[in-house]
Amino acid sequence: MEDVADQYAPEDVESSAQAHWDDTDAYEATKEAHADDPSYFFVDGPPYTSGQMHLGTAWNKTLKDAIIRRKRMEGHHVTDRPGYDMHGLPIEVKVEQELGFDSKRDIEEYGMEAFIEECKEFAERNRENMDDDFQSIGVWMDWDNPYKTLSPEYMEAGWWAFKQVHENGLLSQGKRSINQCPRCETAIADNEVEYHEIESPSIYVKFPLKGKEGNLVIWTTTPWTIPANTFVAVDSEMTYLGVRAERDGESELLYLAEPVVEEALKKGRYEDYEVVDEVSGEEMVGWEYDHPLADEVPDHADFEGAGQVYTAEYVEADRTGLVHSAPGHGQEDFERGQELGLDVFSPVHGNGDFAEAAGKYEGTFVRDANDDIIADLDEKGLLFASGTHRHRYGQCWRCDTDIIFLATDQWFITITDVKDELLDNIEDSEWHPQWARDSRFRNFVEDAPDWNISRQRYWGIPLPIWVPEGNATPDPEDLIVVGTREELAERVDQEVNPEEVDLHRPSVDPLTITEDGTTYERVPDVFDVWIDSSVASWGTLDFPGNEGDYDELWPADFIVEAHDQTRGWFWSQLGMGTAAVGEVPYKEVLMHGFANDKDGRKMSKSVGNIVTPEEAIERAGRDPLRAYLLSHDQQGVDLSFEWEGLGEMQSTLNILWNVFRFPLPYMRLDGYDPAEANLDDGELTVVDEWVLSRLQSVKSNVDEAWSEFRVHDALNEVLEFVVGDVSRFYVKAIRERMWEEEDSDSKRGAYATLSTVLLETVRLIAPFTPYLAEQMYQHLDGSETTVHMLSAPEVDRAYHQPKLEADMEVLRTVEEAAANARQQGGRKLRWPVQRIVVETTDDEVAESVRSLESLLLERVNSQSLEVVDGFDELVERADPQMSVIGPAFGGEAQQIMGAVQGTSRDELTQDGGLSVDVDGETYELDEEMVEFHAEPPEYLSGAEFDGGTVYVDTQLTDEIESEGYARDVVRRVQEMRKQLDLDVEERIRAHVDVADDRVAAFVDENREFIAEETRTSEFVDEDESFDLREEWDVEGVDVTIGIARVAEQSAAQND
RNA sequence: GGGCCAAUAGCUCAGUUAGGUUGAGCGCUCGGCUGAUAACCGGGAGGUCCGCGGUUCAAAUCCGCGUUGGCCCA
Repeated sequence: MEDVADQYAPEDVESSAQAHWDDTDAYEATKEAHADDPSYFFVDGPPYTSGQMHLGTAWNKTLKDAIIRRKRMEGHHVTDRPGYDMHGLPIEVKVEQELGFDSKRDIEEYGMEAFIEECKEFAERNRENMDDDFQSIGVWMDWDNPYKTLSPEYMEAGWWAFKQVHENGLLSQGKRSINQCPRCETAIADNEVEYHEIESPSIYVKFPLKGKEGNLVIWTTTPWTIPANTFVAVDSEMTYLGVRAERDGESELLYLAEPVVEEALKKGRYEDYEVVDEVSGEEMVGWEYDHPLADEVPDHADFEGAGQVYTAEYVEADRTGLVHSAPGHGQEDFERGQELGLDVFSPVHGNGDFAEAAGKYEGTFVRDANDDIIADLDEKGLLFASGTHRHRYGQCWRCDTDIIFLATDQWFITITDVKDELLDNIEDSEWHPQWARDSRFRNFVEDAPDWNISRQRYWGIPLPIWVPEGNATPDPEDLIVVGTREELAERVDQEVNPEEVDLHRPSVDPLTITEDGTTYERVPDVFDVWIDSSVASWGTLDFPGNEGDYDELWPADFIVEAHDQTRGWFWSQLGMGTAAVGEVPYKEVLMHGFANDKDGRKMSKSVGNIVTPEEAIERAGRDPLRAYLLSHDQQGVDLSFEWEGLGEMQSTLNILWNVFRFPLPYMRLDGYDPAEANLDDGELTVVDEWVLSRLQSVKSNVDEAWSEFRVHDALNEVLEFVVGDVSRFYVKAIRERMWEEEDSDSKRGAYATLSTVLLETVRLIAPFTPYLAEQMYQHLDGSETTVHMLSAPEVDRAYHQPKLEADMEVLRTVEEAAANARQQGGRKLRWPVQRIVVETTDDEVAESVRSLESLLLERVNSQSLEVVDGFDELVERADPQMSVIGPAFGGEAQQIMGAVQGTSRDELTQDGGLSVDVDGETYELDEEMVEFHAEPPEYLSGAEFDGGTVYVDTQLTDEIESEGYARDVVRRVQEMRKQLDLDVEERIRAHVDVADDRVAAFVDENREFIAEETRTSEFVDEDESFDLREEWDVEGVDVTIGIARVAEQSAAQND
């Protein structure tokens, strides 16, 4: 084992640990070690292969890695197959950009097969990058065998599930109003729509009533939907007014909602109006009107029921209070239209161009036709008002094209039919934090609409649906859903090898099935990519191809993702699990947050506030980055990344490193092997017992934190123990025992204790900082291949002493107060004090202090301890009460006050009463003229602590001065030895000259002590040959010190 | 527009479950310690507990209304 570096250098530690893992196949050994343990089925939420690891995915995988490592240490055979989400529109769009494509036509011309091959290569390329990225932060998962959503086995898992859905009667087809991306020419799901601010036309249009005088006035921001107008909606309970309004000398009858009449007429620049009619919305139902573009769009909706007024719930007293409704171009309109039994008229192609049925506008892109439509309406005198309106509008999440609403034929999983079951199944999983499940997730599921799972695209799992030739919209029982590759091979008319078939388009497109005289052809759509990941819980296990693991393991014990996945993967799995097999596919969920910038703002390219994991690793290291990410709340809360915090974590780990390397040189000199540490060998002092007890408490707290997935609490518990207890207190307490040259029970006790603490701490921290833990373990023990194959350290009740921990807690606060008092009394720790006095009325505090007396004396460097409940050496000093003295003494009051202030009670007391002398005159004082407070006399310095007050007696004695000066000289010599970079054992000649005779005498009587402490062979006279000579100021006295190496000795030391 | 979450020292966060004088680490500053030493320890300064209103003897904490940020939905 190589030497341990003086400084914690993460890069060195990490490359060394990585090399060790590579050399020893440590990952495989770890899995092997837990192969027979009870299984723990973890499922990796597959990241999308669109790019590389960012800070958020680094956090996600680090958290997963820590949990997997810990679960193994707790004795589980953990499923650790990583996954990748590799299909879908995002990749298609990226590839289209690479190839310079603008539309689907470009793809068709290029050739679907070639295009799909490009998508596959793109996804694989990214996956390989991400493989490397994740491994670079120490994520131990089965990288040789990730599940990939594009593999035939995985795609089959999707088919299988979909077949179950169909068999459960939850597959339906039909026209629905969907969000269409006109560039991608496909439907996209609601959650694929992103919103941004745009400026749209804002027009008010008159719809002339038929068979009745007057006009309905509607408002819209999408003029292009007017060709498809089918009905006008009103609020049944609202009052509508017929007003005769005047403009430019002409008058006309307009119908508007009562609350908005004024505002609307103003928009239309009407000068005056008169109310001539008043009706309720209900009464308007059935009114008929002429389609405003009847001439331009001859094929407009004029079927039974079209062109009439109906009520609808989506109407508000806004703008005009009448809503132009086109079921072909809007979700609410569509739903209301269905209720009313109206046909759907949607004269627009998937690419956003008007179709033939749009008459005059055929071939124009819908939004480009807005101006023409407005002009046509104006020309016909139907334009009531026109302007623009800023509002939020949806765009495609991938290509940022503004969406349009279309009613098209799509395939759905009708999860609204099993809403109750979905809500019930939510209860079957436990979430951390729980509010995420009971509030956010439940709300989402309650509102979830049917799941549109068809996409008119290429790169995805093809829909395994076959419909009768020439009947694109059959009843559900007349279609065929294929569940496996084998079933496909059996049923299709063509020759297919189930082992070799690529389920992707276009190879499955031409396959047909002929049964009972009917030939079926495949629906050309592919699945919504959310279907892919929704089946991960069995796709991970290669089910249905491999049934054994599924039977044994499913459902997943545990999943971990960020909070955006409530509507994503947490949901899609619940939806698919419930629809396909009636169960939620996971038992426990940990939901973490997002990594934002230091101001809590989203990291984004445009803002330029992105921090990459690579940069963080370069500046701080892998373990510090991991620990930094994991030290913050892992349950639902976002992280504000800032460099200072990362630096702090590195410092904290450096303390751990220092604690670890501190005993090694001593142990080595003594030939002590920390791996063989035995607490029964040697003598355990009270600090040993204490730190061992603390260790038990820490393990217990860590166990509890892990059991609730309070991952950050588990980590912080360990770090606080290392910094607060081991470094700050224990190491300081045992240093002198380590320095003992001879073998002793005391030293062996300290070795055994520290070794135990270190080895168990290493195991506690291993899941968080795997590299550092490995390096430390290999130095301290190394008997197993890797620290990560060990078990988590267990609490040993025999070493748990809560009472001792409580006592020590008291001692530490007393010690702190004593240090404070020393500072105020100007007495540094190197100089002993005669006594400290602990004043407390709390019996438990008193007992704790007494029980640890010798340790306390040692730590505060005091010769004795007194514990009292009231300290009689305090002096009561007077505070004059001017509100009483003033009225009583008038002109003399100021002088009397001055004389009283700060005087002791003894000095003021005469003949049993209070009085004070001012200029020879005695004034009698009443009790209420003076209040007293207790103060320590000058030779005492006090400081309060929680539970009492500590007084330090700072009076000097010759003995104290003698020791104080001697230790000051020792300290200076040590400092000089260090400047010369002398070896610990190296001997010196020294000269000490003290300018003050009295102090010189103190130093002289301690020559032997000084020589021993500083490895001084002999004291010599002033000499020219010193290696170093320095002038020091020790408590105001000039001290000249010279030291020189002893040549022969240092030579002997070097062999 | 709606749901959920967050806001406490210059920075990062505890404390909110169950109301009772707001704490820690880092940073700053002054001091101490000194064979872990580019480490470590103590003191000090530093707070409108996001704002306003309410409940209460008492609110960082409970309730209401806002502001800002995050995620999600429309």
